[in-house]
Parts: sequence; C-alpha cells; structure tokens
Amino acid sequence: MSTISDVAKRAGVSTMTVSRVVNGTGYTSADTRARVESAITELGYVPNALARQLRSKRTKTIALVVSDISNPFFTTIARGVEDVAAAHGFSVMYCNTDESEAEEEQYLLMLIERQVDGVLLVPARSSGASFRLLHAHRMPVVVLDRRVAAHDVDSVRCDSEAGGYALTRHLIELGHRRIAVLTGRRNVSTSVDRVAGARRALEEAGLTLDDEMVHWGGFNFGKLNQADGHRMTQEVLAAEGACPTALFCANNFIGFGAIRALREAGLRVPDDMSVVAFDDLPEEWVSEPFLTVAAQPAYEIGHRAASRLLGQVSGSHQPTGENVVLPFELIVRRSSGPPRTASVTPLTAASA
Amino acid sequence: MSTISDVAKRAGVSTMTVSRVVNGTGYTSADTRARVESAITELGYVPNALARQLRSKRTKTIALVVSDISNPFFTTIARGVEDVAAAHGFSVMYCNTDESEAEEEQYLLMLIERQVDGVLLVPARSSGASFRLLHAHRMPVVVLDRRVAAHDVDSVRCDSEAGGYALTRHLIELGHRRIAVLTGRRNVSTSVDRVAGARRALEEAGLTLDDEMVHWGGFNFGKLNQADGHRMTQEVLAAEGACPTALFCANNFIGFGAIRALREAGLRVPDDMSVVAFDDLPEEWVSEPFLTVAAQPAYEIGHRAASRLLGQVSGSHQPTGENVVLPFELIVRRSSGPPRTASVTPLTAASA
DNA sequence: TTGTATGCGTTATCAC
DNA sequence: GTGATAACGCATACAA
Repeated sequence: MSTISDVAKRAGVSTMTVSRVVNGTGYTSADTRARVESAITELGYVPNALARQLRSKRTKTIALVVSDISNPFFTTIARGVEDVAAAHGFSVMYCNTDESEAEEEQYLLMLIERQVDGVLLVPARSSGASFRLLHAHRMPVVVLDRRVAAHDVDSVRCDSEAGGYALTRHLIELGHRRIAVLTGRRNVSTSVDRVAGARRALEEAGLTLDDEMVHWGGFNFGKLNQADGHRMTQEVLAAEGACPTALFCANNFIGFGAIRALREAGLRVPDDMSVVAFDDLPEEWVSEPFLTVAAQPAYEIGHRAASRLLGQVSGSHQPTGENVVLPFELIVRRSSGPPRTASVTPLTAASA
Repeated sequence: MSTISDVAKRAGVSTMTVSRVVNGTGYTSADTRARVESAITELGYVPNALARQLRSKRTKTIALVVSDISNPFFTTIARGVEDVAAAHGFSVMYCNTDESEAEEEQYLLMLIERQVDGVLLVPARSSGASFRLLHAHRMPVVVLDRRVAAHDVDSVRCDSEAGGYALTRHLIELGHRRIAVLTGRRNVSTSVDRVAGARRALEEAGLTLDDEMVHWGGFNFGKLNQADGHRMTQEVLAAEGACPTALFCANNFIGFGAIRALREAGLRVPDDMSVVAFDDLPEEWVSEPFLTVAAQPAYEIGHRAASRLLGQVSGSHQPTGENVVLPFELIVRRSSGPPRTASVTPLTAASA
C-alpha cells in the first residue's frame, strides 16, 4: 500500500535514494541505507512490480503455452522450465490452449499485452500465424514438442519418428504382423511422425501399413485423448477382416483408453492384444507400471527450451532456426508380448 | 511495439479517443471509431497491460499457491479455479511451494509486488504470518484444502476427518483389526484430521489406535510423498510384533508408494494386505482403477474457492471466516478385501 | 554520495 | 463527441 515516496519521506531522503537501496544499485552511505531500510520495514513497503516493469520494459516473466498442463508430459516439461526460470529470477505463466487455435491466439495476445519477455509454445496451429504475431511484437519464442514449418524459429522436441519405429519394431520382433495404429490429429507433427516411424518399421520387415489400420484422433487431442483411445479401439475391434494382434498408441492417454476398451470387450493384455504407447508416467502415479512405452525426456525438453529462450531474452543468443531433437527411451513392460497365434517365426529368430 | 499515441497520430485523434474506442467506454462517432479501428489493425496495436494495470490498480489476475501443481489433486483444483477465473475475465498465476514455508513467503511477496487481485492459498505455514502479510497489503485471500487458525479467513476444503472415518470403518467391516496409518506432516491439518477420523472409527469399534501404528511423513509432503509411503511401509513391515492386515494411507501418493513397497516385499494386495487411501486419480491416467479411496471433490473445491475470492475482489463479498466443508465419496475397489485370517467375525455380521 | 527532472503507456477528470 | 492535462509508481539520465 505504501509507495516509494512514503518511504523516502519517512527516511528523510529522496525517492531515488530509496530506489538505489532497494535495487542495490549505485552508491549509498551505510548510514542512509540503514535509515531507508528501517523505514521500509516499518512501513512494510513492497515495491510495485507494475511500475517497475513499465519503466524498465522487462517483466522477468516467460510464458509456457501448452495444450493441457494437467497432462503429465507437459507437467514434467513445466518442471524443467520452472527450474531454469527460477535460477535466472524469472517467473513462468502457464496457459492451456486445449489444442484450440482460437485459444492459442487469444493467449498470445494476452501475453503480448502483459509484456512477457518470451514465450515457450507447443503450437496448436499449423499455420505460421502465431509466429507472425509474435515476430511483429519482437517477442522471443522457442517451440516445444512439435515440428514447425517456420524456418527461423528454434525448437526442442523428442524424436517421434524414431520412437514410433522402435515401438513397432519391438512388436514385430515379438512376432506381431497385424498392428493397428491409434494416433492424434492429422495436423500435429507428433501424430504424423509416430505413424511414419511405425510405417518404416513395418515396411522394413516386408509388411505394409494399410490406411484402414491407421486411426486418427478427433479434434480434442488434449482433453479427450483417452475417450479417443477408447473409441478408436472399439472401431478396431468392430472392423471387418482379421483383427490386429497389437495396438500402437501415439500417446499414454490413448493407450489407457485402449486398455479400458479392451477390458470392456473381455480381452486381456497382452494375451489377447499387445499394447505399446508413447510417453511414460511418473512412478509416483502408478501402483504398478504396466505399459511398454517410448519415454520422452520431458524434463530435459523443458529445460533446454527454457535455456534457449532466456538466451534470446538476454540477447546472448539469436534464433537460428535450429531444431534440437532429443532421444527417447524404450521401456519394455508387461503390456506387450508375443501374439497368441504366432503366424510366423519371430523376426529375431528368423534373422539369427 | 506501437503505442496508443501512435494510433492516435495515425487516426488523427487524441489518445483519449483511442482509449475510448479500445475500451468501449464513453461516446464515439461511428466515423472516428472506424478510423481508429483501421489505424489499430494497420499498426497491429496491442494495448500495454502494465500501463493499464498501473493506472487502474487492478490486474485482473489471481494466484493459486499450492504445494505441487503436478499433484493430480491440485491439478483438478486448478481446473476449477481456471474455469471460474476465465468466466470473469481473470488470469491465474500458479505457484508451487513444495510445502516450504520459505518458498511460500517468497511467492506471496512476489504476488504482492505484482499486484495480483487475490490469492488462493494452500498454506504450508501453520503460523498466521502469511495471513498477516496478506492482510497488511489488503490482499483478498481464500484458503483451500486445509484448516487454519485464523478466524477471519474464508476456506474451502473436504471433510478429512469423516473420510478417514469412512475408509477405516470400511476396513473394520471387512474384518480388519490391526490397521496401520501412514500420513503426512504433523503440522498439516489434513494429515492430522485423517488420523483422527481413523481413530474415531477404531474406537467406535472398541479398538484402539496405538501411537506405534501411526507413521508421520517427513518434511517433503509434496514432492517426496511416494518415497515416504514406500519408506513408512517398510517400517511397518520391519516392526516388532503382529503385522497389520491393512494400511490406511492419507493420500494417493503414499498409497502407491505403499503398494510398491508391498510388492517388493513379495506381498499381494489385497490378499496379504489391504490398502485404502485418500484422493482419486482421473480415469485418463490409469489403465485399471485399483485403489479403494475417499475421493475429494477437487474440481468443486477450486470452483467454490475461486468464486468466493472473486466475490471479495469485486467487493460483493466480505470475508466472514466461513469454512466450507465438502463431502468426500467412498469408492471401493480391489485394493481392499477381508484379511487372510479373519480373527473375528466381521463387524457387520456381528451387529446384525 | 545524493537529488531533480523526465518519461514509461495508459486512463480519470475536467474542459470545450 | 472530443481533447488537454495530470497522475499511477518507479527508474534513467544528468546534475550537484
């Protein structure tokens, strides 16, 4: 409630002297400093960050714009971001777009209004509109998790194609030949890349990935993921022709939805159907880890991206359009096993 | 980058006219309004929220201060808060204290500096220092999740005592007589109340809750919950005397840690040991719900608390010190069952 | 070592 | 209907 001039009056000095004491800039005699400091504590003075930021044109704040911060993958990214930010005295604002392009634009406008120093963005829009907007306001930005067309934007993500390849290859090595793919929206790079990786593994083994075996998720990639995994699995089970022996799920939530649908259909995992997925869950949140997954280095993605962004903010780093692609980790658990009726000899044995 | 005066110059009007157009206040002729609006789009003008907030003394921002926003319980609370805030045009700042009193004070100071309009607080400090600080700066506050001594602060929480009673009563009805309690820190009301509820259920059944059967978690209630559940369970198993047949865990994470420790010890749930816990996990995050829990209405806690806070912010509601206590829901799943050697007839049968 | 004048971008208040 | 002026609280630039 009290302002810098209240403190100045009480200490019998000018506001500038108070400012210097508060910020530790310039010279102040020990005597006046003591007077100012006691005035500060007596009044319970707390500087007004708005005025300070308006004047200095720096808010010491960055934003993290993701589809859904309650998704453990993004939560872990957020931890990485926060640790870097805190180490540099920055705060983080979190924004959920729910994968909506309209929400994304609205949030970016809000962030520009609030003069944040930079933005970490998981883009919901495949168009370059967001980057044009940010660029027009000279707002530093680093993209997380996804490939983007913009060639002058730095990005940090995991290798989705290779992860899709590894998970599928794992299934093939177990003896699976018919594998259904459950993925996200068509205009999100991770959805596309993971399917591409799966296709590469299948074709390398002399198999093909028919279009009817690829199920693309609905509009709500973020919130309704599990519902989509559930629905897509029902579609797979209801489809004409031979049923697959394994499901490749493009993320954790889809995987859980799939498992739920399988259970409801009276099928057991992995006996009746193997399930593999992208993303892992923190150990604290599961009573017993079950899913075979390609785990992404989420904390590191957040950490690296935030470091780059703060580099841009401080001017020590210019955006070069570099794309950092981090490796995944394949974790084999109990949700994947050999198909009940191995139609052919497992690949590993055959190639031995 | 462009300011209100750039727009004014371009449209050939004063800054006040631009301000009126932007905010939709006062009268403006359709003609000038059109000129101003085209100037705005031509320049890509975005108002500076800092200047606006400095002038109007309102930031349209509230803060949510919790121990760990990656905890699903708090994530769900956050959704409830965000929905209310968004409906009123407010933004939400999230802060993690990691259950540290020092972090809490630091964050509150930061929020006061930034002039947020109000604070939703899950207090890590049992002292009233935080409330005194907030009160000194006329900062509206509503407490979430926990009981506090301060008598003039509104709060919204779940009935921990009754939940502890219900979970324990459920175990007793199954035939359990020796029940170990794994809870959190002694100075957090939820930890204490849940133990009190368990004790009431036991005493009502003519049993007692010996101190050696109650295990209090370590300092890091937030981050290291699971580690604590794991450690405390090992203590239970290593203790002298008769081993309990059931574990009451004061939250989800403790429960998962306990189950992990039991599995490592070669014990099966619920055959060798029943486990019940507080808090439930969103359906999307589990392949198969397993834990018997007292589920808290987390979304509603956030929703109600945010509504009250915004009432205070707008001046339509004065803090009355009212404590809203919401009911829990008992969800019985597979982690609880009758003890292997039912030493006595189950209570329900006995009382029939 | 300390103080004065000025401006950050916006809006409230009062004129016209 | 519209504009001039001042003020929000602080920090930069310069002066003393």
